[in-house]
Amino acid sequence: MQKEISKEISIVWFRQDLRISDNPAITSAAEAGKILPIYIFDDCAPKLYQTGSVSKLWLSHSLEKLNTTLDKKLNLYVGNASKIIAELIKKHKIKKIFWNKCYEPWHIDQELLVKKICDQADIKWKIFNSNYLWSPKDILKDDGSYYKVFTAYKNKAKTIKARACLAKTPKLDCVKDTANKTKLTDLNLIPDHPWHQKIEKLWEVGEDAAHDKVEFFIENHLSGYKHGRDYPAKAQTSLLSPHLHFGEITPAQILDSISSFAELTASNIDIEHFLSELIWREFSVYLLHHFNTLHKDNFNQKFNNFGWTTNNTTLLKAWKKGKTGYPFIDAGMRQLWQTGYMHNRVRMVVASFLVKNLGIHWHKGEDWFWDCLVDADLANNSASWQWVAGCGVDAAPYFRIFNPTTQGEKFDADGEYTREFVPELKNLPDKYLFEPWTAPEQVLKAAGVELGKTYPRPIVDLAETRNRALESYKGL
DNA sequence: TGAAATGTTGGGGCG
DNA sequence: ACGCCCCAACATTTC
Repeated sequence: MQKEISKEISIVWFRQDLRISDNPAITSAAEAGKILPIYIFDDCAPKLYQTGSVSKLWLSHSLEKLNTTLDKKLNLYVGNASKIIAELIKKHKIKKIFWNKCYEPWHIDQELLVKKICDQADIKWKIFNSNYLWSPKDILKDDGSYYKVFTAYKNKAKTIKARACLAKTPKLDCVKDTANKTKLTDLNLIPDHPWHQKIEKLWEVGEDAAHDKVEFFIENHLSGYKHGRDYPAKAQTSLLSPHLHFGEITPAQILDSISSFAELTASNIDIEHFLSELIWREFSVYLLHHFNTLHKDNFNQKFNNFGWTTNNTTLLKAWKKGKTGYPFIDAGMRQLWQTGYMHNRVRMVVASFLVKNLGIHWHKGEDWFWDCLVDADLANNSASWQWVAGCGVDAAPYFRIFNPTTQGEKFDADGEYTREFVPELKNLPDKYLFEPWTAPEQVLKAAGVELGKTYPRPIVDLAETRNRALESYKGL
């Protein structure tokens, strides 16, 4: 059989590393010569592992940007990764294959198969950790076991040299697999309904956008981050999570930008806190690595027979749609639905509400976030849901139950955030904004609010559900 | 990276 | 002036 591409080339297998800078797989492949850059969208994966709807949207745009960066040489495929790579090996004169490590169980399964195929065909493969500061296997307790307490993990991690970012982005000599006719649209990533247009307008996708965002964040929002990050109406969080998930930027690059920023005004407290948030991301993937069913199984097995419901569709639906009758919750859930994102503080509050007040299994929340978030990430999502539910690693104690009213009053005191996403309440005075059912009839009327019609009454009683949750906890 | 219940303290109204 | 009560405003404990 005639080889379609005559010169020896290396495959770079892109997955969640959709960038060319600080990409060791690319850099090593470039040193070896010509590159066949590939991305394989696996549409046969089990449902649990399939890319969420909003993530698909991001992925589509990110692949488009990457393709542009690669001078339109990105080769797209749909199907099973090992089969497709096996075919490529047969068809072309492939010398080596490079990729950056992913930690999702299905990615690991894929990697094993690909390694096997390469070994059989006598093709060298090389894998890099590039998407994280530390490799999960490098941070262990003295007895060889892994950390289950965040602070201990963080302290240990800080004693180990973090991955440094690559200084130079190589010149690339990419080749196109001309026999392959798969186009981006063949991946079917853009949903058929119109809600995605608002999301597309809100986000700049891709490697360049990620770097712009880092610069902007450092310049404008790093100073005061520790305090400001808790207020959803302030744009003080970095918004880097989707870029990090898709590997459009690496944490090493972010740290590099911070340390080399010329006029850094942020205090050490702010920088430390931001670093600590990045380390939470490291900790999540670390836990997934050491407990690879984190997305399915309660880390703390005591919770295996806990009485979470999985079939109350009425309550679940109200939560998903942002119609719980608790304005702060509803604002968060609608922000998620409309923008593909939810502020971190509000994520904790809505998650606590689902699991503790509504008594619904954290898997239901995990699934919804997975489908709706632009930054949906298996490790972060499962670790965080387990953390809130109380069954996770170093988890919030079960009795720590957020009160949506109090949280709203504390962190959205002037109601700016809540009014944006729950506009039917925007004319209510601050005093009643988070508890419209306590407002006198005439106040409601003046604000144009009709409970049960223009805005729902609370779907559950807070005190009652809280006490029920506490009772269940005692049973553990 | 809570909230509610309970306990303590101290200032002011008042008999 | 004094003791008593009330009740914020904190502080501590409990879930």
